This record gives sequence, C-alpha cells and structure tokens, in this order.
Amino acid sequence: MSAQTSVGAGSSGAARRTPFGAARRTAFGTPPVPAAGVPLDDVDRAILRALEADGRMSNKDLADRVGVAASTCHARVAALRARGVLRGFHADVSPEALGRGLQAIIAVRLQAAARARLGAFARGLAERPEVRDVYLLGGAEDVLVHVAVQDSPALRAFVVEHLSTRHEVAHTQTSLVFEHLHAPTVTR
Amino acid sequence: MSAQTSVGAGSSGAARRTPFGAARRTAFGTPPVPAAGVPLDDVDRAILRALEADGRMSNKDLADRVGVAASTCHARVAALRARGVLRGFHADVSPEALGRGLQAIIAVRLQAAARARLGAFARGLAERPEVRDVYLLGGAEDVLVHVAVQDSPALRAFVVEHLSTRHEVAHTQTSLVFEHLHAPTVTR
DNA sequence: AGTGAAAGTAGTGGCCG
DNA sequence: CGGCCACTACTTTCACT
Repeated sequence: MSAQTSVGAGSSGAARRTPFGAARRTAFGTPPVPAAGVPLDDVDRAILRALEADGRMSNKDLADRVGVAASTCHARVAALRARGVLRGFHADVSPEALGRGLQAIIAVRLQAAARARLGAFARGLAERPEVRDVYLLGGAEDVLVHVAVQDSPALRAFVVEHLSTRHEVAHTQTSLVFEHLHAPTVTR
Repeated sequence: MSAQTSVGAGSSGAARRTPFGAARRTAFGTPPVPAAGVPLDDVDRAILRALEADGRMSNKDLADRVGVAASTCHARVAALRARGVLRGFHADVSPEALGRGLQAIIAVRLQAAARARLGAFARGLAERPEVRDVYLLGGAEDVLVHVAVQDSPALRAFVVEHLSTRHEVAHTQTSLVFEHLHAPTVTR
C-alpha cells in the first residue's frame, strides 16, 4: 500500500463524476502513466499553468483565459489527464491549521545491509501522519524525510521512535525548516 | 515577487468566479492567513481529506461523501478557505511530461556574511523553472533546493550557474532523487 | 448551524464550419 | 480539430427550522 490508501476509494458513492472526465483517481506521488511523446503546445502549457495556480478554476474560465472554446479546452484537459501530464488535483491544506506548525527535514543514512529494503522503509514512513514528503536519494544520505509536527518534543519523539532506534538506520541528521517555497512545474 | 508571480492574475478576464467562493488567490507556498483557533470537527477533516485526494471533486459528491447537504458542504468549504485552513487547489503536473525527468536535491551552505540575504537568495532560486521546492533550514546546511531537470548536463549547468559559482555560496552537495513520495496533510 | 428548494451557470455530447 | 447549441446537472443563495 502506498502513502495514501483508501482515501479516494473507500466510503459511499464510489464512481461518481468529476469535471474533466476524470478516469484515473491519482494517488499522491504515484506516476500512473509513463508520460507520452507529444511535445505540448502553447495552449496545453497555458492550461497547465492556470490549473497549477488554481486547480478549481471552471472549464469556462480556463477556456477564456487560454483563448479557446470551452469544448476545446475540455478536450485538451481530458487529453492531458489521459497522457499522464496532468496527474491530479489536490487541495493545499495548511499544516499549521492542523496543529502541526513545526517542520523539519531529517536526513537518514541506512545500514548497508538494510538498503535492499529501502523502498518498504520509505513507504512505511510516508504512512505516518507527521510525514509530508519522503525523498529517496542516491548520495551521501539515503532518505530525506520532511515532517510537520506540533512541537519539538513531537519532533524528537518521531525521530526516536521511527528513525534513530530502528535497526535499519545508521545515522540521522535533523534540520528545522524555517520556510518552504513551492514553485509551479510549468513556468512558461 | 514570490515564487510565482502573475500566474493567477495576468491575462484576459481578470476577476472571475471560482467554486467555493474563492476570495483569496493563494500563491504557492505563501501562507495568507495566520491559521485560526477553531479546532476543526470531523466533517471539516473529512472534507479536507477528500479534497486533498481529489481537489476537483464536485461539491455534491463531496457533500454525499462526508454526509451533509450540498449547501452545508459549500459553506464549510468557504469557511475553511476563509480561515486559511484550505490554502488553495493545485494541479499536479508531471515533470517528466515536460521533459524534466531527472530530479535532484542540492544542499547549499552559504558564506556566513551572506546569510542576511538568505531570503532573497531563496526566492531568486524559486523563480528558476527547474526549481520545484526551496527549503530554508537551520542546521548544518542553509538551503535545500529540489530541482527537476532534463538530464545530468542540465543539472550540472544549474548547479554551476546558480549555486556553486555564486559568491554567496560556500558549499553545495547534490544528490539524485530516485523517488519522491508525497503524503496528504490530513490523515485521519 | 444545517437544510431544501429555486434560480443561475456550467459541463457534456452531438453536429456543423 | 475547433466552435456552437441544446440538454442535463451542479453550484449557490436564501428563507426556514
């Protein structure tokens, strides 16, 4: 199971309609389609840029913005989803609002023997509620874990319970995150 | 200017309507509201969880999912936006589809004298098209830069041009990203 | 606060430049 | 392939509970 099982699948009215003919219910960080070979024209890029800025923009507004008819725009968006260019739409929830105002990045080095289980280790971490991102690296460190916690005791508890006392882990180094800037993928 | 200026503001039909009475056009990674003190009930959390998984879910589907009337659901979402809990909705665009299939994290240490300009330095980096995230840290390193580039020459070019040859930069360490797991903020 | 109905808009599919 | 039109469905406001 991935970082987010059953959130988009479980409960009541299962397969309902979503704008843009959403076939695939994309999970976080899971690439569903290998990304095609068609190069993306200016309209496609304008659509992606607009939807990165405001993912709930109506199709009509989007069409007006990029300068095509609504039907054309709708078809473009569906095609971008089908091609795997548009992986999904996600709400941006403030961690502070959930009482997790302290962020940190923990660099983790594994025991050499444990590197074979790196994937499972990382996926296990990603299921913890305090974990926001897990980066699997090649370099001096093996994993970077981005967490949001309530306070420094909670940070310490996370590091101790899930990292430093685990036998797979050789070394950890924790750094507080003072600010996190996130930039759009499509810039021009 | 932030990591993303003018994307949600520029072109034609300026101030149009967006679902959920979007007042604020949230920029990437910019916290607009200090996050209130009302604790979030089960319905709020269910709404946030569903919208993190699928940010384009219709209000009707969302209402059915969380078990309230559409009008109630609509009001809840508007309130969550107004309180700054829901910061925005963003499309998830595959960097591979844009020809940037190689990701890396570069740890940067600045010259002591340049630390005063850290914020400006970070914001400058975030405006580069290859940059996805910039983390400002307290610890052994000052900044972590997450980039997506076309290939290793492009990675090298980025590091040389924007990091290692800059006089503010004392040291860089580049690690390739083999996998990136992103987890939702609201887990339960 | 939450609900249900009513009016306004937007999404969807078929057909035509 | 892109635009237009009609039909259906959803979003959003408001008076009531």
